Amino acid sequence: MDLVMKLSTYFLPTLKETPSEATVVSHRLMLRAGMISQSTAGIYSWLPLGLRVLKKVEQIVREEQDRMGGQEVLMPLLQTAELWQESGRYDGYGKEMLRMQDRHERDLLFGPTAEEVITDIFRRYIKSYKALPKCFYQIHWKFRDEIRPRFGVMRGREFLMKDAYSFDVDKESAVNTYRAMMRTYLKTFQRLGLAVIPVRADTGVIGGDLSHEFHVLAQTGESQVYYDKKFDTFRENIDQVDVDEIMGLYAMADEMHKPEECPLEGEDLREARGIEVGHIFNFGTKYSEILNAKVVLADGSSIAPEMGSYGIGVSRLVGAIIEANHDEQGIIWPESVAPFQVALIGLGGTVEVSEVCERIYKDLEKVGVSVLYDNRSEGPGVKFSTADLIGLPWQIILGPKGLQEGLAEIKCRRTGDRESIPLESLVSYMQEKLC
RNA sequence: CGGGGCGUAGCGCAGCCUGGUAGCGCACCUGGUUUGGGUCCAGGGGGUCGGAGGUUCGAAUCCUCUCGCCCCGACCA
Repeated sequence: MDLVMKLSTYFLPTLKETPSEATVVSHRLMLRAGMISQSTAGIYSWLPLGLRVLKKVEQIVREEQDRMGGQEVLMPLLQTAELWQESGRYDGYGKEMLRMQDRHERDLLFGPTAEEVITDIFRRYIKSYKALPKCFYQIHWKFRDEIRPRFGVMRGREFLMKDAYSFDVDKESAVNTYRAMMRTYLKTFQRLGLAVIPVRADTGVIGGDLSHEFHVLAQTGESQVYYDKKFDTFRENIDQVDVDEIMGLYAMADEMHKPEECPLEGEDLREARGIEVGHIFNFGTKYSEILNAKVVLADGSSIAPEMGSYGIGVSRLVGAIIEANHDEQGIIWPESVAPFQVALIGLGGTVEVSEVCERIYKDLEKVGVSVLYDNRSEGPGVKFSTADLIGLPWQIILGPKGLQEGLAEIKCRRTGDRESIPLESLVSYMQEKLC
């Protein structure tokens, strides 16, 4: 990705007024910040600024999947009906699944998930218990023809999802994989700057017996979650807490919460709003059995491997991050996903100011800091508003007055704190702030 | 899918009730002005009034049908 862009040429169609269709804050801000453009209900184009964020999120998710031993694959968008008929889900999935025919009148569908495809791959190549465990994942577009898409990219029909599928030789090994994925998820969400609670969940259409949903805590969340207050104290280093301990704590989504069965009382029980951004399942041999995927054991007998599947809504996360990180002025990106690290704002439109600004961004570029330079001939108010709206973590402001004294101002978007820094130490100061 | 709302310039809206051939703010273009919080002045371009049919001398406005978008509910990453 380019480290430096100038606003005079960058495609950033910001809006002063909120389009009337957007009611939730992340949707409003994504439209106003020129991140997305709606094509039709639940289907969006990602514009340059939004795409940068999406890719950042995607990359963090990918790195953590790789770290836990996942192997990335890319499966087809279109799947054949036969495979789904074989698994028995073709009729069961309902209208949410978009179905179509090719020119030969062969029945196809736009994949809403990929258990069938991955199991088909597995059964064609993997024959021995020695090859296990295996975990595959992809980050790919899904289409689910939701009854009612809403909230911008938080509930689109077309959405970017990380879906992973695991195969283990037995239950015990499968539960280990499940725990490893739990740890991976906690780490992933922590890197994304989100407070997340893993709640016990219903296994729904996917089936199975062990399942957690991951909810980003945000006041505007769609679902109510109930959880042990210990989660609040884990927040900072949740990835280092023992996974069994976390799984042992009480945490339930609304529909699973039974006050009479809840072991917590009063202060110990926290209630909050959450946005579901991830869901993990262990579902045993449901698909391996029905699709006849088998491995041979040491004793020559064969078994159907234990499977799990693990989803993260990558595009939904972009919305969820905004829900959890914004103020009246606009978005406040966590540094890990910010489309650029620094907004460089040149004021006054003098040659001197622009020359120094050019030098600043070149110096920052050299040390790997990404900068969006507002070199438009707009007044200061417009530039400040734009910078606050798009929410880059740091603003470097240089005006004629500061230049005379050899000072630039650095503003932290999140706290609003401002500091005047001598121009010559600007780069090292920024490097320090960003590490 | 059930209930509700809305489609008029890129965006936000007025006009519709009570028909007479479209207007305001922002954005955009030109010239000037301004430069530490969406500056000010002047001029300008842009609209098959979502679509089709009907009533009428005449329809953004009334009637019928249709398409789309949004909100509330059941489902989901």
